[in-house]
Amino acid sequence: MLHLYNSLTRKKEPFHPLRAQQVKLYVCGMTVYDFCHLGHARVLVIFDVLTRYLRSAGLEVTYVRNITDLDDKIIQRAKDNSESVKTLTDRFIAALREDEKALYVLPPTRCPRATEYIQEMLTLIQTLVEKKYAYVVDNGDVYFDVHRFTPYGKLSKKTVSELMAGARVEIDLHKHSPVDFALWKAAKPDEPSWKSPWGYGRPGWHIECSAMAMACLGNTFDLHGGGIDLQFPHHENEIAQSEAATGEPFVKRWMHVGFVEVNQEKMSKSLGNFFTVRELLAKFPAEAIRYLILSSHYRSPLNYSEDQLHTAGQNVEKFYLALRDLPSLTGKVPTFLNSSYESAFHQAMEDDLNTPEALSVLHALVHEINKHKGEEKAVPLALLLKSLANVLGLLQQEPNEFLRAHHAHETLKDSEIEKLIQERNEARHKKDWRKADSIRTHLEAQGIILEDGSAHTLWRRR
RNA sequence: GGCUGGGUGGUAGAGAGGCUAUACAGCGGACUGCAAAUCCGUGGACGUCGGUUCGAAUCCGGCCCCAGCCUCCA
Repeated sequence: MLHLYNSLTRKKEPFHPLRAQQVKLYVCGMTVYDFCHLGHARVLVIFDVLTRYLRSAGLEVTYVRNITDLDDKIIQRAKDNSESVKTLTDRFIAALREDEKALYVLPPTRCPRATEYIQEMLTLIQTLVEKKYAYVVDNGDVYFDVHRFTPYGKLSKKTVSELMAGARVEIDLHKHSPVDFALWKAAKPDEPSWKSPWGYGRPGWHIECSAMAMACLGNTFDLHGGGIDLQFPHHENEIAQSEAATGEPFVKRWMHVGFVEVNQEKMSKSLGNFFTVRELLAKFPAEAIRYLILSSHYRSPLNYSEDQLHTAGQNVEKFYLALRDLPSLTGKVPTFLNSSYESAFHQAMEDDLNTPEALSVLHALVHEINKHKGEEKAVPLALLLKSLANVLGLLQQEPNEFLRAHHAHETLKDSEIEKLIQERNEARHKKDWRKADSIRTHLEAQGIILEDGSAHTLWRRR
């Protein structure tokens, strides 16, 4: 039985979808004005693993992850670049798709864009105005009346009075209360705007997710996720808007992914400790990034260092080395292999996606395969390893494809390497160790590692 | 100041009232012409002070320290 931590109750709870065997999941995606960084990648990978896991357990998952293509920063960035909002967002959506693909993140079922759901947002805001949960001010802004929604704060465990006490002094004169938030902002010159009953304007940030989530998944759905920084105010406000409008519960369970930190500080642009997915991919294999993300629990902070990413890569290499040199790894996992590894793996995953534990099971399996290398027994174990690792989106490549990929710069061509190996083996045959070693040293300097087996010599790139 | 989470071996990181986490690094050995990979073995930990208990790193309390949120952020 899968147990997931619910931010709403702050407890691990057994997971029962509203409709048996069908899961509806919404995740807050990117605001597309720049490249994805490791923090974004963490969210992408974690929810990718969740959907892979649920599907592997036979559940049908509708996974919706939105794209915020309308927001202050986007507008600002487009101005800075003197380009249109659309050109800017299209470009970074394309970049996002590339990053996802490179990281073996499966595409969500749907990726709604905020600008395509303006009508749904307007309808929602209108309902809130009618129900007096929202008020229109004379300049055409529409605000949500937080005091009217009594459960406000149930997700972030804040109370309205605490928030009032901590509120900044610069109170927006249009708002009735500093804790109120904008549903609709009156148009400013040079900004994209849409026609509304309150004049031209554009939606506030939070309303888009309520509108898109409910449009795609219904008024009440199973899971809503995102980075922990979205818990307040974004998710709190989503709850308020949605539940005030429909009178129904919005989301059964909330999941929040912890931060990526560098030197025990949150990864952020202002601190300059910011790594984009593409710059990491230029130096490390994608699966090393995935492994790093999965090697800590999704709710804990993930401490990033290049060193650790390197270690993660070594671990992935170790997995591939176990699979290398085994015949026909294409079949299914034999059913007779009712192994304890499989149940241990699932037990770990069922415990709020304990991926570090799951990885340790895979290591045990690797060890078992290595012990039985060359025996028939190794093949079904390897198949099992592959199938379990696939649930985590790991071992997506052929062993040699991974082991021989050049991660840094272009080195020698495969054919040149094989020629040198042949030359070296001739020297070895004549016991000319000096020559053999000099070839090996030469190859090593190019990042090529040789392994002399009893039958032939294997090679890989470092 | 208020509210959340945390503090585990050299590093990263699970677990958890009595039983080896795991990985990387280290050390010894096997294999190898030497390596590499692999195997066998091995040292090393639970912030601090008290309490509960037959027994606590694990439960309770004080203290110290760290991160996050309260403002845009994955």
